[in-house]
Amino acid sequence: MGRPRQFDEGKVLEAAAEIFWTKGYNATSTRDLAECTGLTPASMYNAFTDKRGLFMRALGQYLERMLRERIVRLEMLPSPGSAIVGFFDEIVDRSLKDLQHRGCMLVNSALEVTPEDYGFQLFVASQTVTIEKFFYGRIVEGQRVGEIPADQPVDDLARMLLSIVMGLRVLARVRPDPKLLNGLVGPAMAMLNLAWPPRKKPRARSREKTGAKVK
Amino acid sequence: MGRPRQFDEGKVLEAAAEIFWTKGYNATSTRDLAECTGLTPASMYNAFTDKRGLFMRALGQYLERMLRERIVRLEMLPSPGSAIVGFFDEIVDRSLKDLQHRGCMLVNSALEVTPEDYGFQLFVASQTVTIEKFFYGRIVEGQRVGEIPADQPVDDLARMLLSIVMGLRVLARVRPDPKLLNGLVGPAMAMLNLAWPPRKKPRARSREKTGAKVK
DNA sequence: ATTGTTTTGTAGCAATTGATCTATAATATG
DNA sequence: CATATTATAGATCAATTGCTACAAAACAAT
Repeated sequence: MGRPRQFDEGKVLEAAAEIFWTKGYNATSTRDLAECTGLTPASMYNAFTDKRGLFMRALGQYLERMLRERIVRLEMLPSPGSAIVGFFDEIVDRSLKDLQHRGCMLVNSALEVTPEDYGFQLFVASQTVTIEKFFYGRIVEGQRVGEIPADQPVDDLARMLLSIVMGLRVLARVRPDPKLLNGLVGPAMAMLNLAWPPRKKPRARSREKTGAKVK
Repeated sequence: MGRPRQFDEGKVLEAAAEIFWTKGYNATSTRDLAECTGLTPASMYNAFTDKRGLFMRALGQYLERMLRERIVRLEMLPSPGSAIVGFFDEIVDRSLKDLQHRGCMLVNSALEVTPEDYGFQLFVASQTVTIEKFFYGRIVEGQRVGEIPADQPVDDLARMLLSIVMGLRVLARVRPDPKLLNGLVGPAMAMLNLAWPPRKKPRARSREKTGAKVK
């Protein structure tokens, strides 16, 4: 019953996420959103209540497609260590490939949206827990198969990796340098007895891991 | 010559930094600034050119008083390891004591201000280098006196610590939990062979380990 | 006192903001 | 077909935005 929607919700949310990601929440106007999604203000507010509602939905889809997908895919790898290494490798890779240096939409949003918005803070927090649990699970499994040493509390270890990921995303915005981003992951992987960096594309000259300082 | 200023620039910048820190750059209006600083719009624009100018000056003073002061103070400690441990300890402590969970003004700003503002990005980047250099110097010194093992590249190690600090400040905003923040630092300190946490649940004991004043 | 220079106070501009209005169009169901 | 229901389109609202014009005020130098 009623007139059917003329727009693809997935496409709309993708376009909205794109501009929110690029400009930030506050700096994105409803007219920006109307333009990039192709929606009229009426349709926008009818479908998503308000600007914040559209933002939440857009961020949700972004996380589902970017973060959740990655975790599910990596958890299927036979080697738990490869999952952890792969996670960092993909993040570094994506951070460097984004010429606009937008970092991570989740991290960006976490710091911009007002601390008074408790519901949103809770949502962001739960997403970081998702990442933390991924690390936790892979470390436990890695220790079980003898791939990862068990000389540190697993919960703290997982949280340290989480913190490194968040910090990496921040640094990716202001200092998008391959040596920096790849380098900082090294010691953490060494702690887990995992090889870093992973084998790169044959095109690029691979950098052998040495103890010598470069430059 | 000319009419003298009726306001204390330091106080004004402090008040401005406070509200920028709390609400973020975009969400802070010039009227908010006029109210909390006590300045009239005319005085504000006469003294700081525009909103961005005031923000930069306010952030600059914040960093000088918060970050720079801390680094100088900690570098005077006889033990390089204590300097590193103290740095993390103070950040965790401050993050937990801030009931508004505002995190770090530098990190917050880094992610909110538009990536097109190259000058600002450069400024933020240089500040992160300051932190990185602090870690680098303390690690080198710690290795020299045998306090810190030398099994990892120092530059990568310093950068990993930097990343952990940045991540910690992000997490402090959305998950201000003592167990989380203190815990994630543990493995990193263990890697440097440094004791963590520095103080064991100071129940009724007064903080007297150092003579430094904690504001 | 006069002049020159800078700061301060008030009012308000032009533009933009998030959001809503009314009217119309497109569907399902009876 | 008639009716109920929902979506779309375009205009526009009231409020807020960053910022400025203008004149009065407070000093130093002459």
